[in-house]
Amino acid sequence: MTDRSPAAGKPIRTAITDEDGIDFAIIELFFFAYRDFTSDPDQILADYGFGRAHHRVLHFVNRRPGLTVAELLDVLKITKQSLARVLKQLIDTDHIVQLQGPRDRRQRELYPTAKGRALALALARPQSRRIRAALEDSGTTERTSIERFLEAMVNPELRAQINIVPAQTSGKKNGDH
Amino acid sequence: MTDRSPAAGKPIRTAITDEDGIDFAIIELFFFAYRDFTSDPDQILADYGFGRAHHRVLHFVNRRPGLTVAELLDVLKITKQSLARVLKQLIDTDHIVQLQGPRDRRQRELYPTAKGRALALALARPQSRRIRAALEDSGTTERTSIERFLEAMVNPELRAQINIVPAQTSGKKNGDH
DNA sequence: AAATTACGTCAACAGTACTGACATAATCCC
DNA sequence: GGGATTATGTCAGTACTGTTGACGTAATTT
Repeated sequence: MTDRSPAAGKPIRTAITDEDGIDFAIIELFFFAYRDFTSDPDQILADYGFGRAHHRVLHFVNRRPGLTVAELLDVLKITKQSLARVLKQLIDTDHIVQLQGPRDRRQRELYPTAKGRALALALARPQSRRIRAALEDSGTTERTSIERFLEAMVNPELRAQINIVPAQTSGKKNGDH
Repeated sequence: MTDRSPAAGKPIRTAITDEDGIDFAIIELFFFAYRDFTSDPDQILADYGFGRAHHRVLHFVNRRPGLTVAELLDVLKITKQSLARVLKQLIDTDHIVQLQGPRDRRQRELYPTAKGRALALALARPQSRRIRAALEDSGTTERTSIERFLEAMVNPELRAQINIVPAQTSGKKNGDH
């Protein structure tokens, strides 16, 4: 293991360059930024025996109260089996409650409890703090410029999901199918 | 399961707001953006039986040829046991070679092979394309503004690692394929 | 010579994802 | 009415990536 095996290719000693127009700088920054961004809530989650999956579920249930299981799966892009464990734990710990769908009784509308709302806020707080600091530190005058860039990074087909949220409109349940 | 259990908290029907100054919009966008950003190479990796961990190792070995195992662990912030499996596979498949450290023969300097270099480029290509498109779509005139924001999102202690890379990208804006 | 360092490896386990299969209740449609 | 479909739940097995802890070896340091 110390040396190369007989048939191994020769080592390339030069660093990869941007010769091909590959934006390694931003690729790398995105990795570091996201890693640290998610590390903030990870600390808190550990105290609850939760993981990132719990955070994501909690986030979207708080953002779109009353969404159904199917809608949640569509937003998270995971399978129902994968969601099941995590959602069950959040329900068992009284962070989320399910209500039978009013129109379609097969559906389960998901709502946060006060406890779930509080945790979602606690998890988002350090992330928001980091974002605010980053905007200041980077001298970003227009917050929306970052927003626009991030949104443009999302697959076009999925951008619709993002805009579902009633930005400032609190108290009003919105377009559920 | 249909209804709330007896002691469950009451459902909150209002969407979480930005009232507390929490920047949910960017938090959410960051999640979607990173998810789609990583989904690009995931397709290619699947063909090799590799995962994201392989990609990250490959990326940094190409970016910093000759880095030691310890340095790689420090950049990735994972344990050596976690790195071992992934690194071994990349070495066995002749994407990476190890050379004994010249000064300290205990060390293993990691280098990409031509094969490893090619794969790293192939993985980065769609990501770079996405970034370039996002910069254009969002009307970002100054590429560096995004760079600065992302860098500011990284923990201060870790920013040093980012700037290790010799060749800088400053002048290059696009010209991608 | 002893201690430390760099790396490798074995074992066990956790969290999150996947596929496939099957069950139940509710709704839809002929 | 009755069959098909839909929404959800659940069981079983598997993969990938991460963890901790322990131990071994070679090389370097003290």
